[in-house]
Amino acid sequence: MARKKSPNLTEGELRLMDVLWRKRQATVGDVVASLPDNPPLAYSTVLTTMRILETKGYLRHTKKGRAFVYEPLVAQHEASTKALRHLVSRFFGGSRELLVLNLLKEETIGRAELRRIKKMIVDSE
Amino acid sequence: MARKKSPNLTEGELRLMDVLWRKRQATVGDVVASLPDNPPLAYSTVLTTMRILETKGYLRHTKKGRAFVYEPLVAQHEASTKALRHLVSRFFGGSRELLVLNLLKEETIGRAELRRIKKMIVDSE
DNA sequence: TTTGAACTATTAATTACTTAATTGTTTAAG
DNA sequence: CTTAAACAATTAAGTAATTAATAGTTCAAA
Repeated sequence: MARKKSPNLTEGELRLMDVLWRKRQATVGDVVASLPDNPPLAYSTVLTTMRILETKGYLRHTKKGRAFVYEPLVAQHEASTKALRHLVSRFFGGSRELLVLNLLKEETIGRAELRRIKKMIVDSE
Repeated sequence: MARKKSPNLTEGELRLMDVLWRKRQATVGDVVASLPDNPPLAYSTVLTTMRILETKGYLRHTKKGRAFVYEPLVAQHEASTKALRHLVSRFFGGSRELLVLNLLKEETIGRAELRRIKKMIVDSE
């Protein structure tokens, strides 16, 4: 037996999706040009990963002229929500409360931000 | 070039850490016995993963009798905090507020839970 | 019409991750 | 003292993830 392909976004895939979400649509060349040069990624590297993203259902492409134009099939907020749900279930036993508690206890959180978050929650609905 | 070993917990590793955190310390056999039988994991499978967890710094072992007793070097809350921080930075642009906003918008969140979260916040000051 | 830039397709190399069979060792029971 | 259970060590196999070189195609400019 061996491992299963993860339905979630891997680190490398996420880097590319960030570009696609920002630009709405892009060719492989566009993505390569938009990525940070640190380290630079080869065209073929990006192409391979875009293919994978397509098989995972995150992208689709249409031919425009000679180039393939890719666009997201999954919105950023969907991916974030999915990742968040996974984290809640896997690290916080499914309890959003425990997660919020952890967040509020963060020592790197400033007073102002803490106040804003609390207000946001209290004001909700 | 190839991929780097992730410093974070993978899915398989996390399943084992859950057992170790719960039992405080355990031999490989203990872990095997504590895992859900669905699907069952072979002794050697668990051993291999425990070794990896040790190289990643999540576990250490000491010899007790003929068996190796493993214990966590990283507490559960540390791992959770780390995973949460990673999620915030990677999916929410570093904004904890955006994450909380996403949580509050979850349609699956019940009134009771929301009330508890609010209470938790009010009580935390 | 050649040709080079911009693409896509193919192939591959390397490590991580997951699972496990098999082999060797130790110890307690009988 | 034998032996079976419990354990560790070794070896391996298969897919995922990440990276990229190289080969083939297409199109527009010269």
